[in-house]
Amino acid sequence: MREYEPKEIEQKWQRKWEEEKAFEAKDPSPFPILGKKPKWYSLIEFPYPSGDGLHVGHVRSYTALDIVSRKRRMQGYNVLYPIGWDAFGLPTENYAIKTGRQPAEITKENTDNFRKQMKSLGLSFDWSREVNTTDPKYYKWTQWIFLKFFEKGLAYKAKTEVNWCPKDKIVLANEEVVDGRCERCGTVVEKREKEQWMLAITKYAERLLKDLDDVDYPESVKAQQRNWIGRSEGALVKFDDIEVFTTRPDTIFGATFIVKAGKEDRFTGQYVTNPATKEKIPVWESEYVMADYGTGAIMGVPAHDERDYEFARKHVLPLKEVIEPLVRKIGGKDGFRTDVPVKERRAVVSIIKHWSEDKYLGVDWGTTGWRGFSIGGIEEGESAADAGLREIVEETGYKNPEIMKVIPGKIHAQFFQTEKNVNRFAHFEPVLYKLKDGDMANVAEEERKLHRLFWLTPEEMESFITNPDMRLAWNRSRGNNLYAAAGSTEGGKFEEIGFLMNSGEFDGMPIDEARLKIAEKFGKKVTRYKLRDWIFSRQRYWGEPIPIIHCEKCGYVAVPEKDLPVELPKIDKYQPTDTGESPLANVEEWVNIKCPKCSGEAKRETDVMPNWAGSSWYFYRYTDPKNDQEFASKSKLKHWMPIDWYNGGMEHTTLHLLYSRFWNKFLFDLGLVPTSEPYKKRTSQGVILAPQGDKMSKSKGNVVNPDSIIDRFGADTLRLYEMFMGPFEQAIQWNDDALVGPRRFLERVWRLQDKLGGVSDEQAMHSTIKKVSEDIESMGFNTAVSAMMVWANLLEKKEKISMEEFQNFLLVLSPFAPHITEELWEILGHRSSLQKEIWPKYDESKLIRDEITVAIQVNGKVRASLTVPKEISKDELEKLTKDLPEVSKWLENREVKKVIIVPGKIINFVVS
RNA sequence: GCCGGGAUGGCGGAAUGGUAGACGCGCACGACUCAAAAUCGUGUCUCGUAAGGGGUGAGAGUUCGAGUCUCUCUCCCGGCACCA
Repeated sequence: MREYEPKEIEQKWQRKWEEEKAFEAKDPSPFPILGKKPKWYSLIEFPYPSGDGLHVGHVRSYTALDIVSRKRRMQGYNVLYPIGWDAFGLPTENYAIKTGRQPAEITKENTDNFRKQMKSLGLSFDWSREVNTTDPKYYKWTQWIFLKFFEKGLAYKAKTEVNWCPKDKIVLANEEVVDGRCERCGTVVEKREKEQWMLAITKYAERLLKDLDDVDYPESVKAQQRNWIGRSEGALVKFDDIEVFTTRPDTIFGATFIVKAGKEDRFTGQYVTNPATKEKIPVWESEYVMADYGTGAIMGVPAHDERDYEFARKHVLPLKEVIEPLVRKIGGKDGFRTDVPVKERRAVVSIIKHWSEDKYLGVDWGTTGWRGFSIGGIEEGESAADAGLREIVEETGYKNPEIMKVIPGKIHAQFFQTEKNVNRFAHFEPVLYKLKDGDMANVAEEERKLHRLFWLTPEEMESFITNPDMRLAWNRSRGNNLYAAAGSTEGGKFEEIGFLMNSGEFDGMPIDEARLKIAEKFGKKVTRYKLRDWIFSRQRYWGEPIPIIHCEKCGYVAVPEKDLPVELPKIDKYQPTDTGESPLANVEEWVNIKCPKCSGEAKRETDVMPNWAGSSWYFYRYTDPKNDQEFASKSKLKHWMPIDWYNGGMEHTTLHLLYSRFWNKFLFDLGLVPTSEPYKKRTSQGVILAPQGDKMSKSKGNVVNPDSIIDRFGADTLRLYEMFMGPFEQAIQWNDDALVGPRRFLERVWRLQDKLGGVSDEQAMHSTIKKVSEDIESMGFNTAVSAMMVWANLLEKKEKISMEEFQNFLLVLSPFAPHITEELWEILGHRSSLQKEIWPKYDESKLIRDEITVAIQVNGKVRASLTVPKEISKDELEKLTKDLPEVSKWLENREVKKVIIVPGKIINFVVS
């Protein structure tokens, strides 16, 4: 056996794969034949080819989907796993300015370097489909799609603010502004108005939001996009000449003032009429109202909005409660049901203060899982306070309570009462009592079992209470009257809703119903979004020219399709101009042009597109990268789309990921792409942090270069390490010392070639195949590697291993460590590549050992373990284990009440 | 403040409600070696000589049994943020 030399092996196989075009995807044949392979499209975010080269973070993402792609090929799929370059952007432009070189030339160097690095990792990309956003043949189609937006009225010009550096006299991109200052010179950035191209993404807000329900994205990604789109349903209501936007029209009777956006808190002197109450209410100005959201004015409802509450307190404005809270339990054994009759009942919540200390009586209802206060039904004709006096003695035994305060306002609760099998609709009235002394009467045994009593300080009470209705009662008893009945907040398993009060004809109406009715009566229903239209202009050089011509007579005219692409002219100075125009504005022979409509004098648009443009559609181009008639042919798109699995960074969630969903929907509406969502499944790798736990950055000098790791340990080790280092979706610190683990593992695998000639350990083999197969699907790469390590350790301990074991081992390891496995496969005498083999199958029936080890517990504590045949009966197992000395000593003189057996795992003796 | 995700040995982490700490790093001891490296073996949560006890951020609860489920709280990471 020769030594394991990763460098030599890896170069050999990388060369072979290239020669054999091993990873090229097969396009659909116009003549479908029997046995056609199903398609699989894996995608990683194509990189920005910076001068710094590949980052270990790229390796994490690319290796993960490389593993998935390699496994899919072995499972018989026709796999598309493409790669390309998102090469327009600032760093290259800035580098070009600094060095006086052509951005295109720099891009070429950087992509060459990235390509070399990627190949040295053994990534199974289809290199024949490489795309580059800066290639005119590519950006012709970016421009073409822009013109479609223009044609449909979704690309338009509008005045917006841009970041202006007064020292450098240039427009800055958002990413060049750090803490409000110019990244380069540190000057405070100013805002300037400028006409810019916009894309109307807001037209798609609703669909971008709704369709999130149908895609397989991490919850965090969906949540972030929903949050970013920021839909809120509400109403526009006019208070005389002032229109406000509110999501809570149901609280309009509680609106006691109006606030308009202003610089500081100020009463305007004006009064307007509340359309619901017909009362005159004051108009104020304050900073807490934003000018650019809603109508720039709000109605102040201090009883049900925290900010309004604070504002009212500060300026002594009246507060009026208009909602009675209702708490509804959803789900769980006591959740309010739809199929059971509802029984209403008045009830008192008794908040009982200690006779001498500042403590209150907490009640724990054992089986119901509730903790709060003593409660009791109110009989007909009885007052809440009197009912409480009666119940306190019955429930708690304390004989001498006295009424301190009847707390105004009802609290409603809906839940299912399990013991009575009814839906309870309770109307609670809180009353505060104080005990005169600690004298107690006898409490029936039954009652005492139902509730346990605790004397608690106010702080302890806060964490003691479980139910929101009790909490509301408690808060009110403490003088906290604010109740923002957040209509649809589903915190945990309680829904907080409510009924209207002090609201005239609407009294008693549930808030969700009142919301609609009141909106209709006093205003109109509207939906608002936080999402803004996309500013699509950059006053820069290194981007796609916007294919528009300005003609004084004809206005904005699209460049005719036959004249696309509008190529970037080669120029010497990329420095942005001091007028805030793009550097292209200086290239007169390029700018001046005849109007395509009237042939009069006209000028080209000199702004370019943002670097998010090219990446918004690149995944279509991969399906048909050389097409010069269309951005991609319909038949190829139909074959390959949607993308089955897209992995990329969390930082793109509200940018690239949202933008590309938007473009996809737009193109879908035009019938140009086949699916309304581009990505079936999206996952995100966690970031790799520097060894000290901070972010890797060039300025900190803590960037780990994959080349040096490959040089020291080999690509297989690097791949394996990055997959093994921790959960894939979690941020993790790089640790140089830990690399030897995966390397030792590969050495161990290498040495197994000398052990052939034994028989298989079937249980170990089948369970590892199962584990690895499943973990790859769920991105549990770390546990997949761990399972293979366990298996390798086991095989190494054996005198001889079987050919079947070793080959299956190489097959499941191959997606992770493709080079060493190919080499060993060849050493075994195979002529064709291992990646043409079939992914191994496992046999469920072989997963259980003949003998199983059972843990023996007494009252849940492990006292012994015993290895028994797998077919053992429950009775036999009980007999066998009972008599073990380690067990019998715990059973002596005790009655075995119950025996719990979980087959193959544990036996638990429950004793008195 | 709101939304999402976390908290387990010296470290990275593992664990369908069923023997907590798999696997890897590190460390200790041993073997091989003139020696070192590499490799292999043994050990490695904690208190205790042992029997046994304690232990997964804190506190409570459900359960025969809780790292895992429920509630309350603390802290950490990511995103949004006077969004009415």
